[in-house]
Amino acid sequence: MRQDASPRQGQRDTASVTLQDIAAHAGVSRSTVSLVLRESPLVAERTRSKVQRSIKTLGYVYNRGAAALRGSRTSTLGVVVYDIANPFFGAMVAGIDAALNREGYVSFLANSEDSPARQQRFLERMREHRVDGILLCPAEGTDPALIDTLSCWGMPCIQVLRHVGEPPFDYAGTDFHQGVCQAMDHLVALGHRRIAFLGGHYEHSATRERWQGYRESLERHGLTYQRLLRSTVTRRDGVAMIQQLMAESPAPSAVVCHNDLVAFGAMLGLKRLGLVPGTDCAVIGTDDVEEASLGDPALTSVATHPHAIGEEAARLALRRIANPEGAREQVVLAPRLKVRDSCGATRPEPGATWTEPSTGEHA
Amino acid sequence: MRQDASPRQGQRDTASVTLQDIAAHAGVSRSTVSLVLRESPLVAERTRSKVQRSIKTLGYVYNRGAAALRGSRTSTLGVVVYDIANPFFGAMVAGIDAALNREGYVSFLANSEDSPARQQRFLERMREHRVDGILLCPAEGTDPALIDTLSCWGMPCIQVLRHVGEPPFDYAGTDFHQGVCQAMDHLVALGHRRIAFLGGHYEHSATRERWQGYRESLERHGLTYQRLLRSTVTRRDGVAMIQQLMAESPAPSAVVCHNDLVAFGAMLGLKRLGLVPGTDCAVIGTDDVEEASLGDPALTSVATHPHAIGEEAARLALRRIANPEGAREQVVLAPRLKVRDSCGATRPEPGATWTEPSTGEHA
DNA sequence: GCTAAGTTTTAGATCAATCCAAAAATGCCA
DNA sequence: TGGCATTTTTGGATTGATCTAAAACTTAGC
Repeated sequence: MRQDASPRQGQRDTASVTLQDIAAHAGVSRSTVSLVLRESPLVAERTRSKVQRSIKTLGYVYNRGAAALRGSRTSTLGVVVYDIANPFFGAMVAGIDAALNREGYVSFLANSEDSPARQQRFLERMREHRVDGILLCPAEGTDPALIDTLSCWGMPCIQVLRHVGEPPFDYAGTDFHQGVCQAMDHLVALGHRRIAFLGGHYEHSATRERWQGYRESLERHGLTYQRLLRSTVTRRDGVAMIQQLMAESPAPSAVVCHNDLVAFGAMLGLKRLGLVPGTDCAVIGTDDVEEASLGDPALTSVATHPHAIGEEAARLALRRIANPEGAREQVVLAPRLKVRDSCGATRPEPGATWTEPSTGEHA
Repeated sequence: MRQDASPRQGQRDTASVTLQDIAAHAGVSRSTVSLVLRESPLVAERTRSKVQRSIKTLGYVYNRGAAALRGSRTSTLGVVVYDIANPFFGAMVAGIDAALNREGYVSFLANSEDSPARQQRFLERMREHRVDGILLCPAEGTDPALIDTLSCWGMPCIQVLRHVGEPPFDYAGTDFHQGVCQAMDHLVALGHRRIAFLGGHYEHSATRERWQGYRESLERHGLTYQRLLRSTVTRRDGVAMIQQLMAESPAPSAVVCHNDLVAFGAMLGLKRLGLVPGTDCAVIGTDDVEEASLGDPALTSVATHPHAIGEEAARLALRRIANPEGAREQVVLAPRLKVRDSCGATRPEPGATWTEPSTGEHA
């Protein structure tokens, strides 16, 4: 009765072995087999090993879908990011993956491309798949009510990197405010008095935090020069903004950038003007992506540890799933300034800049 | 099939509305509701709209898990890559996501970190979740028998970028062979006679294809200088290899690199030796990652279109799921050489266009 | 008005697990 | 050996959908 479908390559057809089959083979009931599978302490050792043997012999495969239907967990999570092609998010997803893997969880991934509509579609799909929770890097323009809606759906949601809505909510991210302060302090210590901040789009939390850090630092150090340029956060913007700034009078002697992409653009823009980044104008980025150490000059950057953020977010999600009514948590990692050559702190010398070996590889 | 319903803010507990409830509300049977959900042409228009109304009113959410248990599809796919932090894979995953999204599919993502054991664990988990298919970028050292095993499990598997095992198999990737040939032809046309090839680890298909392209090009052009350096494919390797090569006599006048990371490393290594990439030694990379145009000088690279590969792979997977016994397909995209400054073909000039920034002067 | 054919609708079994309460087996001691 | 408490095991109900075959309803033709 079990040899209906043609076994592929001489192997047995292992496709449709069920608890029932194992129970029959081992001479016990379906319930007992279920208990064995879930490592219940109720079953006697003898029975357990007998059932285990049958499981192995028949090549049984656990059906999580069926289990989820009756039980309450699916052991799945939904992850939404807005730009998976950005290596920052790649590293973060790798962190999430590593943390979930340890707990037998598995995650659906979606790329919202910063479109609230796409994000919404995916979240609805996740609901249909009954995921146990969501890790959400909210798309720009996300309705703050979304968080309530999710909670109303009974889906735990951890916001990552950005957050919308009112506290308390679960969140994992980096202290962008502090990161900018570190960069500013460093520049001031190097003697800079005219420091601009480049980039940041719309009003999402991660941008607000950076801008606050910038304004506060100016105040703390009693600096009067203030120049904060809004923009999307690409290299192209970096080029445009630095060129605009350097044409002003007075021009800044240093710039802190929303992320490393903007910083790369700023360095490129300086070079196009015949200026030397780090000498004619200091540049500091944010994120410390792998390419930072590779710039010419090597880019000073505020490391935001995406892999660690991913791990923390995933762990928080698992805690919340285990205890849905627990107090909301905000895990905020400390950033760390990685000083290289682009801020003029060290004298660029050929051969001196190799700090961060990469392990990336493909194809 | 999916109802875009969800009554606004936290009204009733919408969590456990089932087909049964809708059937009762609309005064029809469970079966009829099921048919409506699946847009069957069997149900009369009047009934259909009546049921639709009930669905909306009650805020019903389709339970895909339950559907999958009885039906044959889960509308899920498993995707395995070996380095999600690499922007190349980020772009590829974005392509997969875009293609699947259109068809209502959703995908599990795993990062194997090139560990066959991790890969195996994930694949087994995917089997437990009964995914409809797998997109696999096989980890280095993957047992070729894995493909048969998967087919034996009844899980369609599309290999991506690399392949193991014997044809016929489903595959989506780029023609690395042709890519290297394009790079070689270009260099030869520029007058180079001593061209080395840098990088490639172990013996997986994507490396073999490149090496064959290299050797064949040498032969085709009657070049006698041959230098092929194996290595893992990181920036660090690029630095080491170029330094080794330039110390030889004769040194190469050009190098083609396994990927852009190696090429960046090679350029850095040249600079450390006080040499100018593109002038003292031409450098060509592979992949055309975003950072390529940003190099100093801008990197000439063979574009491998990761987003398109992702889309093709996903579409092929859907075709295979729809028709499991169909003939295996190999979708191989043509690569395209993007000429910039690092191969010395263009004379760097300040103020050039955005896409091909030239910054060679300020080195 | 009665069939025959076609159109809609439905009951009941089924998918593969978990949960629960009760039954069976075992151990302990008088 | 019986009584009682524990330890194991089990049958049957349940989860929320789909499938199948048959029932109920229309319509058309004579």
